[in-house]
Amino acid sequence: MAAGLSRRDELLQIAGELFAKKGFRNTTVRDIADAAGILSGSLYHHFDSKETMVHELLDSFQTQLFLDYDAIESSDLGPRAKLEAVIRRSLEAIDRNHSEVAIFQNDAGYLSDLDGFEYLTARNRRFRDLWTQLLREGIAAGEIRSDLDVELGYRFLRDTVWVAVRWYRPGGPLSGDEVADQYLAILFQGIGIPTTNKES
Amino acid sequence: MAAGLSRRDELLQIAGELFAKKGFRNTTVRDIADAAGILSGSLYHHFDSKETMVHELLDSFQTQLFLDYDAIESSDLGPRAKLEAVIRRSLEAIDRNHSEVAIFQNDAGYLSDLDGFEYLTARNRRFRDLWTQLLREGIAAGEIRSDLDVELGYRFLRDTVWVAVRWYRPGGPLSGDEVADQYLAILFQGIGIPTTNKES
DNA sequence: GTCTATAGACGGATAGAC
DNA sequence: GTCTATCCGTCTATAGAC
Repeated sequence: MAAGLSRRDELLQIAGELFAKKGFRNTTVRDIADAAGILSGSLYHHFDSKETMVHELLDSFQTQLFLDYDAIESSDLGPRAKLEAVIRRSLEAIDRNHSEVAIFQNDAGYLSDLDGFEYLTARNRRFRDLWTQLLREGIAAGEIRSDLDVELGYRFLRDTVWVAVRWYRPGGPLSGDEVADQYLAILFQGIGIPTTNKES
Repeated sequence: MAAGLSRRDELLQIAGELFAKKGFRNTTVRDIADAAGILSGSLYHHFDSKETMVHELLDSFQTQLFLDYDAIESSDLGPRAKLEAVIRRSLEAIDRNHSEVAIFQNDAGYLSDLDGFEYLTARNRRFRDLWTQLLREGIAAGEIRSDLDVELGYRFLRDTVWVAVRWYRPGGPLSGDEVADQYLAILFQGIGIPTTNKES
């Protein structure tokens, strides 16, 4: 399909799409093999197990994502601008790594209980710390409404951003940037202190 | 556990909690039987199949929910008040029917492909029509920002409301009403035309 | 209403030929 | 790198005793 992909990467991508669409448990190794045009036993020449496949998908995706989060966090932007950047990068992930985000959204609960997937829980905590910290800084800086419950606001933000993976389709009518603009408009005119009162 | 429940209803409740927690596919009939203190074969004295169990849970819940939606729709409230009432009723469902909402959120994609579950898709459409209609009426009445993209706003609303089932726990620190107040504050101060400019 | 016992299908994974 | 062939565990569901 895409050029320059090793057979292994190609199989990973096929598996990722199936995991994302049908769920990890509900995707059989025979499904993956069928989609790749080979037999199920042949998959084990490339991967140790079905779990290895989903691990590689999630880990490489998350590693890159958190590198970018870290860069934003340590930048010299203000709290609200950082929050906006983090949200934009997250929505971008839905565009660029649709399968991985969908798998994480749908199956993280199941996967994080498995041996070898403890990092999912750890990264979840780090994610939470980053976002709540930015909210608190934004409130302290007067850029975010002081009556916002940080815990609830965090969950609201997190969920509204990531749940978009359920309907957003890369290459669909809306570009990732358009969605980000609209989302941020809805979100910040909700939680940001209004600066202008644009009325039709 | 609860009083006045028939054995059948008791088993349904146990199954619902497991489906909600672990997912439908990932919950075995043995899991359900274990939790109920009986053997798996005995379940089939009460139910035809595992699918029957999840069907009964979802159908009876949704029937009641849509009766209430219909009552709100045909009331004499204004569009924004109707939207607010529909959102409150939905958040209330997360409180009162936590298992059913969680099952629907997590497994509707899989279940709606099964024979006998076509009504899930039909109700989804009805739900969408109701919410987008209220948004459009709200815009026409000047109660909701006219630059809101109705389709995107609908998905935003829908997802932010229902996804709360992932973290909200009945009997937890926040009451359903408190969550609803905060959600509506965040939401409407985002998508509603600001009436006052309360600044700290 | 529950248990014993088991049928029958499907799941992940393996060994070795090609 | 893929195929053939197959093991073995788990799953839903059934039949009939108690």
